[in-house]
Order: sequence, then C-alpha cells, then structure tokens
Amino acid sequence: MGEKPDYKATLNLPQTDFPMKANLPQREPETLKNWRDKDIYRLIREESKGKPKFILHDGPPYANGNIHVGTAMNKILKDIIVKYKTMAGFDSPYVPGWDCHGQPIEHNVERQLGEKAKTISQVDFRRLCREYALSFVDKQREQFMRLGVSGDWFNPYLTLNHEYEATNIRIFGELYRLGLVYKRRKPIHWCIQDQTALAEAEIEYKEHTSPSIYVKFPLESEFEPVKGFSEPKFIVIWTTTPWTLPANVAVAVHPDALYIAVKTGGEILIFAEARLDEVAGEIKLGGYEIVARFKGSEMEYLKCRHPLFPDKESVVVLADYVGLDTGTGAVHTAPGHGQEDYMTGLKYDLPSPMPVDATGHFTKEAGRFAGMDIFDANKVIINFLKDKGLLPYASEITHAYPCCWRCKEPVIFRATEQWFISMDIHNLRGGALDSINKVNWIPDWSIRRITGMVETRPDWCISRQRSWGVPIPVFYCVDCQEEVVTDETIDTVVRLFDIDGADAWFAKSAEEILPNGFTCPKCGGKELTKETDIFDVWFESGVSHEAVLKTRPDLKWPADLYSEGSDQHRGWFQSSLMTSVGVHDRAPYESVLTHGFVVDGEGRKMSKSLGNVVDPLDVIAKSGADILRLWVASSDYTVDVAISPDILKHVGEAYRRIRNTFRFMLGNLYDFKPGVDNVDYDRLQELDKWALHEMTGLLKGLRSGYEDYRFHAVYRALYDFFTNELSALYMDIIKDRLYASAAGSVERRAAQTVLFEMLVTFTKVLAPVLVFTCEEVWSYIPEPVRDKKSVHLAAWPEPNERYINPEIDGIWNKILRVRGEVAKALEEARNEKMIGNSLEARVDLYTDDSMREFLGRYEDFLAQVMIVSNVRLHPYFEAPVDAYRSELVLDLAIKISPAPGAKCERCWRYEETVGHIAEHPGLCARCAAVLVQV
RNA sequence: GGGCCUAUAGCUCAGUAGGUUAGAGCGCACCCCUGAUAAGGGUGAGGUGGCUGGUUCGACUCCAGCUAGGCCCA
Repeated sequence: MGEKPDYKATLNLPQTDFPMKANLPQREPETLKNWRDKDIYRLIREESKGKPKFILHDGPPYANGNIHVGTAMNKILKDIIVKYKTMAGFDSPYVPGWDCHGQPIEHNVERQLGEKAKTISQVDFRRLCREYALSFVDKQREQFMRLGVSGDWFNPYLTLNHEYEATNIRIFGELYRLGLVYKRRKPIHWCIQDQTALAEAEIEYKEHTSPSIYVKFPLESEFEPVKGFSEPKFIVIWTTTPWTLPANVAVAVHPDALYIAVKTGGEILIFAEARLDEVAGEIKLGGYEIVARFKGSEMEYLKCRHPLFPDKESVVVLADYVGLDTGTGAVHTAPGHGQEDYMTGLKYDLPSPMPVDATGHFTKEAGRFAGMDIFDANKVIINFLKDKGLLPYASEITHAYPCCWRCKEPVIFRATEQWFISMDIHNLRGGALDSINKVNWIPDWSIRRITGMVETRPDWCISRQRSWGVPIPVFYCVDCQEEVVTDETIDTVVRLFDIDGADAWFAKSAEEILPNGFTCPKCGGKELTKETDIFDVWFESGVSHEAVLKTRPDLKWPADLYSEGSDQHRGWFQSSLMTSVGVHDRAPYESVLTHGFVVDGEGRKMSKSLGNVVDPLDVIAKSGADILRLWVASSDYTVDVAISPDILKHVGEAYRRIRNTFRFMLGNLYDFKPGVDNVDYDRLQELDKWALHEMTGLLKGLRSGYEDYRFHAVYRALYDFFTNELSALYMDIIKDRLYASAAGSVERRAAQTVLFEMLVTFTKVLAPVLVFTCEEVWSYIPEPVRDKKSVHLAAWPEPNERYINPEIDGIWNKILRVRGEVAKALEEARNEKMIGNSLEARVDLYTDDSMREFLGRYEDFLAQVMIVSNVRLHPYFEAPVDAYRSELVLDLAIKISPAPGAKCERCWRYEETVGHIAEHPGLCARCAAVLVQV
C-alpha cells in the first residue's frame, strides 16, 4: 500500500496575505505616508467637485501642549462625519484651525524668558509668542494627522494669520457701528507690584494675615421697626479689607436672614440674629436688649452715612451671597473691588468709584487718604474709624488670599475700563434666542442649555490687558479724551492688519497708523493715542465663521455643522452666535452636534493626581489609531464617554473580530474574478439570498445611523452582524461549499459572489471609522472593482433592492431557529462524549406535520445548514423519550446519534457512500465526483 | 449654591406611549474543533435596573427627594 492520498491539497482552502495580526502601530504610518504621497485629500476634493457642499466648521483647539484624548475624540468624530458625508455624495472639505493667541501662551513664554521678560520689547515678545504657537500647531497637526483625520492640514486657519486678525477688526467695527460696543469699569485681578492684570490661572492662593474689623455704618433713613427709639442707630458690617472702604457705596444683607436691632450703651446696633452670640462677645456688649427683629429684605434701600466721608451715603442692598457663618451678616460693598460687589452694583445700578491707581496708591478721589499706599492705609483707616467711634471690633485673621504667580505678592481687585458687547442695548440677546430656535441642536437637550445660558448671561467683556492678541482698534483724542472709532479708522486698521498683521499696532504710533492729517472728529485734535487692550480670545475664535467660511471659496457660510464638547455652549457656540447674530442676524451654523467629556472607567474626570489619564499618543503607539477610532465609534458620545485600559482591551478584541471577518472573506476570494465568476442572483442558493437580504437590511440601518450621527449604533449593528449572521452562521455554513466543492462550481461561486459583495460593501461602510484598516483591506480587493485608488474615494454602497426578499428571509429565519435548537441538542451529545465535531452527528427531528412538511422541502440543505452529516424528519409522536425537547419551538424534539457511514477523508462528513468508490475508497461520492472534474 | 446632563449584567450598548420570567454582543466558565488557527464553533452562569419615597391594579419606564459623577456658572 502506498501513502494515503493528500486530499487536503485538493481543497480550496483560504489563501491571503492579509495578515491576521494588524500591527497597526507600524502599518498605520506607512498608510499615512502613502496618502500623503498620493495627496489623497486633494484627490478626494477633485472627486467631489461639483457635488453639494457639506461644511463642518472646525472649532480651533488652543495651540499649546499635546493633544489629549478629548481633542482626539473630537477630531475623530469630525473625521467620521466628514468621511461619511463625502461618501454619501457631498463635497465636504475640512479645514482645521488653531486658536493661537491668549494668556496661556503668553504666560508660558514669559516663564521661559524668566527675568528677561521684563526688559524685552512688546514686538519681540509677540514674535516669541508667535513662534511658540506655531511650534504647537506643527506638533498638534502631526498628532491629529496620525489619528487618520483627513483635512487641509497644510493650509489651516490660524487666528494669528493677518487676514484673520483683520477680520476681528472688521467685525468689531460693525458691532461698534451698530452701537453694541461700550466701555465700563469692571474689577479684575491686579498685581500692584508688576502693575498688570492677571488671569485666574495666574493667581496662587497663599496664607495671608489681614485685619478683621467691624464698622458701624450710621443709619440715616427712618426704619419702621426701630422708629420709636431716639438713640443713634448703626448697621454693623464686617470686612477684612479696610482699604476698600473709601470705595464703599453699599451695605449688603441677606434677603432671607433675620436681623436684629440691639439696644446697648445708648445706641442701637443692627446685625444678623444668627451672629448674636459671636458679635456680642467680640464687641463686648455688656447689657443689651433686642428691641426689634426683621428680615434682611425689609432693609433694602435704607440709607447709611459713609463712615469715612460724612458727605457720602451708602445704601442697603440685598445679596444672596452674604454669609452667616462669620462676621455680622452685613458686608460692605465696593463694586470696584470685588466680583460679587460688582454684580450687585450692576443689579442696583450703583456707581463704582475707583480711588486706587495702578501702583496701589489712593487717588485724590480717596480724599484725606490720597497718596497713601493702600496696605499702609489699612492702619490709618482703622485709627480714623476708632477716633470717630465707628470701630466696635478690630482683630486679625489668617486666610487664603490671592497672590501673583510671578512676584508672589498679594493682588487686589481693581476696577478698570473694559470693553463690552451689550446683550440688551439693541436686543442682541433676543436676536440670539430667536436664532437659536432656528438651529438644529443635537442632542435635543442641547438647546435648553444654550438657551438658558444666553437668557442669563451678562454683557460680554471682550477686552484683556495683554500683549499677545489682536488689539482693540480704538484711538483716543489727547485733547478731548474722546474715543475715536470711525469707518475710516476701522478701514485703515483692517487694511494695515491684512498686510502687516496685528504686530503693526504695536510697532507703529497712532500717527503712523492713521491717514495723514487725521484729526479727532469731535474736537479736531491732531494728537491721538492707541488703545492698549487686546481682544478676548473668545472674540477671536467667535469670528472664525467670518474669517474662514466667508473667505475660502471652497467653504460656505453658514456652516452645516459645528461639533464640539458641551463646554462650548458657553464658549465657541455662543461667541460665534453673538458675532454672527450681531452682524448677520442669524446663527453661523445650521446644526450643532455636542459631545460629552472623556472620563475614566469610573466616570471620573481625568487628572494627574488620580492617575487615570489616558494619553491618545500612548494608545496609538501601543494599539493603533484605528483602535482609538473604534473606541470613539463604539461610544455614545452624547453623554460622557469612558475610557480605561480595560475598555480599550475590549475594543481591541472587537477589532480583531472585525479584522478576521475581513480576512476570511479575502482568503476565500483568492481565486474569484469579479465580473467573471459572479453567479446571477437567480442561481444563488436560498441561504445566499438570505444573507444578501440581511445585509441589505443592515445597510439601510447603517445609513440612517450615520445620518443621525449615531455611530455607536452603526458599530453595534455591524459588529453584531459580523458575529451572528456571518461568523456563526453564514460563513460557518458555507465553508463546506467553499472548501470542498469544485473550485468553479456554481455553489462555490455563489458563496463567493455573496462574500465578495459583502467584502466590498463592508469595507466601504466601515471606512469612515477604521480608516487605516479599511484602506488595507481595500488594497487586497481585486481589480477592477477597486477602481478607486483609495477606499476613501469610494461612494457609499447603495442598497440593491433586488436583494430584498422577505419570503426567503422568513423561511430561513425559521430554519435557523430550528438550527439553534439542534445546537443545544448537539451540545448535550457532546457533553456525553457521543460526538466532538458536529459532523460526527446524525440528527433526527421530530416535529408536527406542518413543520415537517416545511422542513421537508429543504431536506437536502438541512445537514449542510446544521453542519452535521445527516438529518432525518419524523412525526413528533415518534420522538424517543431521551430526545431533546425544544423549549423555544413548539412540538420539536431532537435526537442526536452518531452519523452512519464513514468519515470522508476529504470533507470530513460522515457518508454512507464512503468506501463505495473504487478509485477513492476514502472519499464520499460528492468528493470523488469533485476530483473527477479536476 | 444654581443651570444642563448621566446612572440597566465585569465592559459597550438595546429596550419600555407603564403590563407576562429586563435583552444583545463582548468578557467569563465549561465544551468542541484544529482545513479562518496567537483563529473558528457551541452551551452556560452573570442584573435588589444608583438609593428612598410617592402616583398606579401594576414602574426599569411617570413624579419628588437623595446619593454618585460630568460640563458650565456662582
């Protein structure tokens, strides 16, 4: 006897070079290089020429630091949308942008400079800031590109571009002309050492000892509850900053708290009842008598005499923030010296005197204290009050006090002139609210959030006392002090910035900037000075729709979509809305899609101290960008999105399933020539038709999933289909046909036809998400179907209505339900060691008549579908007692027994024909016949 | 403290105009296969639906409060 024939070689086993192991960290950069070499973005633009536009306008990230997982998610979402829309037949150019000005960059550059920061010129400083910003634009660009995000990366919009800077001026001019811009004092953090405004991020809180005093404010008004008493009456306030008393205009009390009038030592003192014990102790009240009790709200609008300036008065106002844990329950209010006081001042329309200059000395507005250093003045003021008998208590406290990040000295709140855009003078608020209602907000609660914010927001402060930004283009007449903003000055500055950028403002004098012979329109004064404030960066990014959408011919205004994190309801969504409604009376976007924040596996925000930060660059380096992208696609981003090593592991496993499904398709199509070997729909087996029906239904669902930006629904539907319909069912079942049937047989080509259809369809459908992997798969798809150089140039696969076949779907779903029951019976047999491989089994089905009649029509296919060797049908009543009884299908019993016959050495099925064919004693009749054909 | 939002198995997600034993996939356990093989198949075990009240014949689903968490304000 010779050796057994090697029948394995006669099978059509899968062949492909498409690797099972993705190796994305190595492979993705190669794909990126390939795209760059081919200039794929340009090819997409050419392919899309003439199609309707879909413009997703990118919100500019800040050009500082590396990207983090939140920005990565944002960019990936945008890329999925743009790639889908492109496939769906839109011309959807994506122009990324960066926010390049602002305090954090300035701050970092200052830090790098150290001591030199104080001597460098403003123009040189700005040059360093520019270099700093551009270096991070480069860095982030590489990082974003590495995510597989397609866009006009080497022609982005930067807020430091000259034309962009000029746009700020133009929009400011428009708003100014419309009367929306005004100037008003507002308190800001001010360092008197460095004589500079400070941002919140530049404040450090340190322990600091301050005076803690009570001051008696003489009550001037008649007050009903204490009317009957002739004694002098005082409201007792508490403060830790005596030096702010010269700026006092009011006394704030809590509207709901109870206050008492206490008669003691020939006078009446008013303070909060809740503070009675402490106050009585501190001011050493001997005997006292409570003569009245009333709510704080009853005191509103009472007038007191100013304790330092008898000719001034101080009014009682109500404020929720007045605390009852310390002090007297009444606080002195100076709108120029505190954020809360400022808000109260706005509410009550109080003046906000500012008797402190930039160096921390009192001005002549402070009367007898003029010229004093404010901190030195504390003692003077305290003594003055003591002399006047208005100081019932004085002590010291140590508390956290804001200090300058640089000089470490205590900072003060000091009201300075700021520029505002008014929400109400010309009803910008109302216009914004109307516009909001015309925008499609996704998800729907998003409109509630933006509406609530716009309804209650204060006027927009657009000025900053900084160097790194775009100057507010205002001149001042030296003679009459008037601010000068005319069409002519605006046009002049716009033209100047267009050419030379905003640096020109700092390099040139007002005279050099303004046209020859320009004079003050009011008084004819010839000498003018420049405003030194710059714009808030929110104003800058808020005009991006003007600076980008309206200037680039490939884009359009308004945008179809803005898509940012939910924090942008207060940020960019709103700043863009305001500039747009102000100038054009409509929103700059048709739709706004909001996403949540990235949190850790426990739903907590990421922080270095918690040690739960996931770095997208790490994920890319270890697993690949497609894994990160699949994570994005698998998450419901309308709420907060969790990421953790565990979650990424699961995503990686899902990725492998998807990849292997593609690999199976590719491996079984190695000899399939599209356009030549395809089998007509009519000649497909019913199971093939079932698969195409299912695929077509899925495809429609995927389309609407993408349309609604519900990518996690897309992911889930696809993944479940790969797992259930394909891997566990269709692919498992057709293996016999693919491997064992003659290579060119109809049944094998039929299965390949379906696989090919699916391969092409799913590669396209997944391309917006798995941009690298689908490109890789695409490169394995044989010509000529792969007529596009890249899957990203392909069109969305339209569902083929011919594949819709509800009748076959119904029939086969019923058969597959029986198949599921057989699987359970097989498992029992397996556990009893009767069988291992299901092909070792014979299946006897005991059913009612109608089911038997139904299954009888498919008798030839049942064994194939159930991947067993033999299936026989019997009446239900004949079922043996030990048969498996189905719980899901009525009147179905299943008996498993070892398959009769012998195992075919080629196809491994158990067949009674094995041994009957002389030439091939080890083969079944089917396999022998196949070999004859070959 | 206020506004908006979230809370269903270990993970990612379904579901219900309130109505029989709350679903899927993954993961896990066990088994099979070794011709998708650092793959594939099968079976199975996992849930006081954040908590507490209320409305209702009946609530995961409606209402209130609370807790935890997120964003934005103060």
